[in-house]
Amino acid sequence: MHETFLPVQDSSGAELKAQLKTLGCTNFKLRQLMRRVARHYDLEMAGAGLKTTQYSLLSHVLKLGPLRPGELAKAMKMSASTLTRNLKPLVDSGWLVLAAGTDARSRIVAITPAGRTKREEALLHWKVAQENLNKLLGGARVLSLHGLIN
Amino acid sequence: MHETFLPVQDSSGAELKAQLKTLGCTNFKLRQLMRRVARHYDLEMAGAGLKTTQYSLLSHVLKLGPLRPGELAKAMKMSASTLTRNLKPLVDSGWLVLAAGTDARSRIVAITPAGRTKREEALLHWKVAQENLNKLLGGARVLSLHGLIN
DNA sequence: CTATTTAAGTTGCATATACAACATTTGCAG
DNA sequence: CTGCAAATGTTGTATATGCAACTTAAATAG
Repeated sequence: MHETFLPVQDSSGAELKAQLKTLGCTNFKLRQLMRRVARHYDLEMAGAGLKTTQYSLLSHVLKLGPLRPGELAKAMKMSASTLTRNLKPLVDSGWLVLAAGTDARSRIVAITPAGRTKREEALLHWKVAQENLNKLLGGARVLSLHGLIN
Repeated sequence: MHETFLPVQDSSGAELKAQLKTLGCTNFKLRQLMRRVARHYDLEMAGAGLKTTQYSLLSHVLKLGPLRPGELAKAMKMSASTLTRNLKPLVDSGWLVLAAGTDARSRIVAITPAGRTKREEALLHWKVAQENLNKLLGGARVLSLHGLIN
C-alpha cells in the first residue's frame, strides 16, 4: 500500500533502478526517433532542395563565420572525417567554399553569397518543419526533449 | 512579479509557445545526441564484434521469430530498403539466414544457432553499455527520454 | 640544424539511411 | 484466360557516420 506512493518520492533510489531495468535499448529507441524526426524535416526541407543535415551545416558556417574545419567539427560535435565529406556537396553546389588557411596545412570554410541566399530560403522551410513537429509531438514534449539534451 | 510563477502553470498556452521559439533545431539536437549515444554503445559492443544497430537487428529477429522482411522493417520502423542492406553483413557472417517464403516473391528472415550464440555474447556487452549510459546521462534523464519516445 | 613528435585534414573501408525505380509475382476484374 | 493493379523485395543513387591509416606541415627536442 505504501509502495504505490513511493516511486515519485524515491526517484533516485532503488525504485529508479527497477524502472530502468524495464526499459528497452536506449540507442535503438533514439535511432527510431531520429529517423522519424529526420524524415519529417527532410520532407519539408526538400522544398528548398536541401537535406536537413545540409541546412544545419550551412547555418553553422553562417553563424560561426569563416572558420577551420576542425573547429566546425568540434562545434557541431561530429567527426572531422564526416565533416570533410558533408562539405563536399555544399561546396560543389557553390554554397560553401574551402579556402587556404593561414597555415599551409589548415583551411577555412566560408559561406558564399549564393549560400546565404539558399540558407535564407531554406530557413522558411525549416520554420515550417520545426513548428509542425511541435504540433505533431506536442510542444511540451519537444521542450522536455531539448531540456534533456542540453 | 506574477509572470515568474505563471510559466509552470500555463505550460500549454502562450508561454509554452514563447519558450519553443527560443529552442534550436530539434532535428540537429537529436542527431547530436544520437551520435553521442551511438558512439557510447558501439564502443562497448565492439567487444562482441558487432555494431549496436546489428545487435538490435539480431535481437528483433530473435524475438519476433522467423518473419518476412517487410514485417521486420515495419516493426523496427525503418525503410525496407535499409533493412535489405542491413541484413547483408549479418547473413554473410552466418548469424541470420534469408530463406524462401511461402510466396515466391516473399522471404523469411531467421536467426541461426551461431546467431543466437553471438547475440547471447553481445547481450552482456549491451547491458554494460546500457547501464553505463544510465550513469553517464543520469537514470532520471534516461527514464524521461524513454517516456518521451513512446 | 636534424629528428621526432604533434597538429590538421583527407581517404579507405564499412555501415546506416531512404526515395525512386525496378523486377517478380500474385490477385482480381472482365 | 487476359490484362491490369497491388504486393514484395532489391537496386541505383546520394548522403551520413566514424575509426584507422595516411599525408603534409609545423613545432619542438637535442
